[in-house]
Amino acid sequence: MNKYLISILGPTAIGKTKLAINLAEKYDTEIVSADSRQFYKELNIGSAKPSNEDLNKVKHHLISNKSVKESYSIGDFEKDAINSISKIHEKSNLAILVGGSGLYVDVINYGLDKIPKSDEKIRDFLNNEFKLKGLKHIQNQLKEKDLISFKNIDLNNHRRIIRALEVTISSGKPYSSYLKKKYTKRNFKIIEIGIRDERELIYKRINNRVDNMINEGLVKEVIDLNEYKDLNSLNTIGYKEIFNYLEGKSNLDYAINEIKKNTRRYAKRQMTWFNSNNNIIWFKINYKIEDIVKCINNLIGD
RNA sequence: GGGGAGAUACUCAAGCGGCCAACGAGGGCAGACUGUAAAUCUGCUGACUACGUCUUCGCAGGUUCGAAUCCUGCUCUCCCCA
Repeated sequence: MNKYLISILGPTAIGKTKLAINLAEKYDTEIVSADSRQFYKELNIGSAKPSNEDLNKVKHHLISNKSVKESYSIGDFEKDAINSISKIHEKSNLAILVGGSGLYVDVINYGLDKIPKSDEKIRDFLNNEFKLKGLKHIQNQLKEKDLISFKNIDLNNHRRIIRALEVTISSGKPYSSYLKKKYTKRNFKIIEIGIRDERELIYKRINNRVDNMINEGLVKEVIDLNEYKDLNSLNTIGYKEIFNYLEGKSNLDYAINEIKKNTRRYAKRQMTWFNSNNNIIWFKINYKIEDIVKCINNLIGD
């Protein structure tokens, strides 16, 4: 019997959680989260996690299962998610993935090339080189060590240059040689369902949600995380702006507006990502759940 | 009523005779993305029948081969003195 993974996709605040829960209840199955912030147990209000009520209705995997203190890579996430999915598939032929982090969703659905783990020290070293000697310097290093990446990578993007260099240096083989772009064969079939809405309404919902987060105590949540503010996991919309406020760099109103603006931009990036995926079956936000169920049933030939 | 400062594209703001459809910033829009991804980065942003054309720098005139830039008048805004 075929196993399926239904992905629920779309920009932030569009109602993915709600749809996923409805479907999970209908199909009596569980949900795996593909959200690059919700797996941190310390990030609750600001990461817009499903409510406790929702979490009690349907079992969710990969939510609040990590700490912001841990280093957690997308490779680790791939393993954990595939693992959770297989567990669900032991009980049900259908599992649900819900996510707004495009890369994370794609890693599950399409796989990731096997790139050897690189040394943290090398990354630190390269970051330091970049800071001290500038972009040109690391660009030149990439040109020397991995000409293919030098030609393919956006040379203004220091993150990507450093990543390519760190893999090249620590493994001894050019980063580009690991990029096979081969899809990973999974033992389940994928169905991708997207929810869309008019831009203005998405933005309106985002603005409202940010106000709600503040009312629910986002500032307090951020204050409690102050000692971690330099960690990458806290370089997150909703947190970084409040840290600035707490440091006196802005007032609260300004910070709130920045969160709204940055979230809107984030939503746009999500849409750009998902728009380039032609496998997604799109539904308007005022969908009828029966239509989606019908669509799924058709695809799985039930 | 008298004196001064200023009006520039969505906003702020440079420019002070030709190199100006107009620096820069913000905002907006579009895009990229293989272990930091809610991250990081890129492009566009007067209109169009777009490697070219057309209409812009408060309004109306004028000077000049040529004006957002100089002159005159008008309108509005801000500040100071009455």
